[in-house]
Amino acid sequence: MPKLVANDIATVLKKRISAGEWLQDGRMPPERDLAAEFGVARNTVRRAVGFLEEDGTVVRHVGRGTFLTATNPDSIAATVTRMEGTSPADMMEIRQLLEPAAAAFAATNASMAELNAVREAHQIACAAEDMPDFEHWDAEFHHRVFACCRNDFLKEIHNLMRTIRNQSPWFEMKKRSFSEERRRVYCDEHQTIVDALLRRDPESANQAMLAHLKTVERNLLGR
Amino acid sequence: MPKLVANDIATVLKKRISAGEWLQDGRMPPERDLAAEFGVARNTVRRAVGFLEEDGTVVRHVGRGTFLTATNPDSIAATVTRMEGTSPADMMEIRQLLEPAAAAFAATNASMAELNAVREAHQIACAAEDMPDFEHWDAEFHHRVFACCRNDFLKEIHNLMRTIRNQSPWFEMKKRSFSEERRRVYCDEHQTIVDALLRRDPESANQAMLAHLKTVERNLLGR
DNA sequence: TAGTATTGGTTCAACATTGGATCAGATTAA
DNA sequence: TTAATCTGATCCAATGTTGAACCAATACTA
Repeated sequence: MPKLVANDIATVLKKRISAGEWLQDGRMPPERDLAAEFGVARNTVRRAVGFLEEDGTVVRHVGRGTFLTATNPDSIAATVTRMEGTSPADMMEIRQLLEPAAAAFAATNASMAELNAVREAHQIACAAEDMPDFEHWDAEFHHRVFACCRNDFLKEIHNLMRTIRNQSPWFEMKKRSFSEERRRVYCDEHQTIVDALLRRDPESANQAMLAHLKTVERNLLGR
Repeated sequence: MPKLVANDIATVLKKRISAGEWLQDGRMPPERDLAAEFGVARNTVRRAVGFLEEDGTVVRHVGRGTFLTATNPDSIAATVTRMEGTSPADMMEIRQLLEPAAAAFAATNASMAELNAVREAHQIACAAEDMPDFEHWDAEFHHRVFACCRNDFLKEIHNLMRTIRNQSPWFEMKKRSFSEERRRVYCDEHQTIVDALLRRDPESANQAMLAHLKTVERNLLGR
């Protein structure tokens, strides 16, 4: 088992706070109770709560307790924290909403140089010989499609999704679902997307991207 | 020449890092574990990790572990900061992508209680007498549609959009575009959406929401 | 008001984990 | 052979966790 338990506990506490726990009186349980709940020594909980105190999430008073500082549940930070717990199924549903649209935008709006960058990422991914290398250029391919869709907000949403997918449970999932056969299928599907983009055909790009994401979903979620 | 296993291992490690592995807490496995995984002596792994340390990919701390230094350029904080500068046009484009889909999901998945909450927000908005009051319940109406679409990630994306739209430049824009006439139009359009939801008709809900957002876009951007 | 319980603050010793360092011997390629 | 590398091993130093004890500030109760 990994060390740095205090870090993990701090993360859990932050999530629970931003999820609205202890909001009624703004008071956290005593350190001794938390230690019992997490099954660790009180020292460890103290260190974790110390982290929260450092970044201002919490204030401590001897004899009184530990209190949340004003927490706005609508704050961007809280929203993002909740996003980090997104399930693969929910994520795939939204990808299938956004990425085909991004591909269509790209077919309409991208410059020739940007489309060449997309094609380049596709070609490198096809030539990749191991899983990490392919994984990297596959992600880069999708990223470059968003990069040339000419909607900055859409691009940033994709950045957010990519960051979330880079977290460990997702990484394990991708690794499990990888195979040489699937890699070839992905390359073919990417090729179809690239072709549609270069033909400047939004409708085909949209459909090709959707078809590709359906494949990814099947492989990832086993449906 | 000898084998240079260390170089190979360094290459593999770099690839795995750039593919996003260990990104969630930025911590690599202990050298002893890596040695076991690669089937080599710990000394060899040490040399490999030493290369990564030399070119700054990684930092090592005795007693703690080895940590990635590559501060993710797509860190969530940076992404969100860029999002705050989103233009109204980009935002409207994405709303027209997401909200009709959310309405369709809601028509399919929402409980009766949730749909009643949507209708309630609509009715209060219609009865509102001043602009801030209407504005609040209008936002609440859209929020409740997302709240019952049964996709937590989509819900959080909407929270993000709402937070951004609550910033001052947006507020000014909304105030300028407000009029009694437009308020009535919005109410009618909301009614159409509510009707479609209560009929459990995803396709109609989708279209009604899209039509409504087209109206909002015209009013907001003057197109 | 006085006493007791609760709660955060502090310190300490023991142990486990992890990177740092070194060395003798085996392996491999020139 | 020779030089570089890898192996296997041992010990060291820094850090984190545990479990415990005691202190200080606050809250509660008789």
